[in-house]
Amino acid sequence: MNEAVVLTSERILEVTEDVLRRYGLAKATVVDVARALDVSHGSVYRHFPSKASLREAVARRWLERVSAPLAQIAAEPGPAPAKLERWLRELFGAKQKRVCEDPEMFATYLTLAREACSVVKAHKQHLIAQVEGMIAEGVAQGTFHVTDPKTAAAAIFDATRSFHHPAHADEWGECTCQARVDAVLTLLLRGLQAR
Amino acid sequence: MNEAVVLTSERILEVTEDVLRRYGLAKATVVDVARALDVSHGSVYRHFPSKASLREAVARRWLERVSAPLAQIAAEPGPAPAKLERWLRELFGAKQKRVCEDPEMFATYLTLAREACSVVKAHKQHLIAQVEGMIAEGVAQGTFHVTDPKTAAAAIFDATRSFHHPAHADEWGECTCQARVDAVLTLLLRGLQAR
DNA sequence: GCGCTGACAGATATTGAAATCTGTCAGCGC
DNA sequence: GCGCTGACAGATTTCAATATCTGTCAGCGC
Repeated sequence: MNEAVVLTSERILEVTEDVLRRYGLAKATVVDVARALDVSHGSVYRHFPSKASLREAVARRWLERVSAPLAQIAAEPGPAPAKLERWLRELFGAKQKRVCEDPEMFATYLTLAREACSVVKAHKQHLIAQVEGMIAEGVAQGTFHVTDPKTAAAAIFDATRSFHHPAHADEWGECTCQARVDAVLTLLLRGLQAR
Repeated sequence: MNEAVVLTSERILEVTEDVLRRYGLAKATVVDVARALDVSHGSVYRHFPSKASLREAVARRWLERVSAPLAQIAAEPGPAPAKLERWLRELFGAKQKRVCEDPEMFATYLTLAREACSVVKAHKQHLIAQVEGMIAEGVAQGTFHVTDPKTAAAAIFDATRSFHHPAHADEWGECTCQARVDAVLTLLLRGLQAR
């Protein structure tokens, strides 16, 4: 069935995600992945030096799928406050959609992310840099008044953790959550715009 | 050794904390607590209906030790912005001190708190009510401009989670943490004071 | 009477032997 | 030559027997 298809890292990653979804994080083994690919498990080790690096690559893929649409928003023209708000709401929405649609897979990715903390750190830095860009734009446009866009970006990220950090995912389904997002965003945007 | 001392709930709680500190959460049993008290474990069940309720009582005690000094600050007179900032810094400081001085015991309390989530919920409500009071004072004093102090208080609590929620405790030791606290507090206080 | 004890049943945790998995590599076949 | 296989050693996980713990309660002793 797979005879005509060459074994690429990309294909291994796709199948690994399938296997993780099917067997769960605890039960999924490299042997399972190899079996699903119809190769020996030695072949998988030809593309990834260890099980940990395979898991890390899966985590990286997942985080990239989160950050791609955000980069697009950050790159758009327009007034900074509205753009920043849209960017943040897109971030919260992306996370909340994932946990809502497939909580088990979300838990799996969360554990993968915990293991691959350097990948997560880079992802966070990447996101904060995007926020910094939008804040700097706002300062240039005269709508934001902050001394240091880098510090302010980190503060925005810290102050919105309740809505994007997976440790708080169990609250995202509550009916009060939307109102809480609104309240925090109002406060933060007022803080950025205040002279 | 304990012959002259009557067996009270309070004494059981004290000894339970000792046992938790000595044996760790996973290994501490009701039998261990009874042994440390020099009574049979049946006597412990005379004061607490179950092991879970004993653990819950320990968690409650711990949370009360956190909130007591905060209530004092909230009750003091003075301008609202400075008081709110002091209150928040005291909250962060209390948590950070605990995790720094005895990380193992902090982990123990964290797990106890996870188990006794209704106790934690009440604690949170209690703290948010104090913030609400300070914000309402600020509005009365003409320094804060918010439509609903209750909503704003919840927002302040959400926006500062990075610094008081135990899920983020591993970052509290970082040298950048103080600067991050300053940045978030600046932003939030500006947001509350902005017209 | 009242509070404590200690034996008990059922639930939970521990342990060590057996099974499975990870990571390596010599050698096969295209 | 190059990529894959499959057997292997050591690490990890599973499973079932065993031990310990939780929660109850009849009865003892003050």
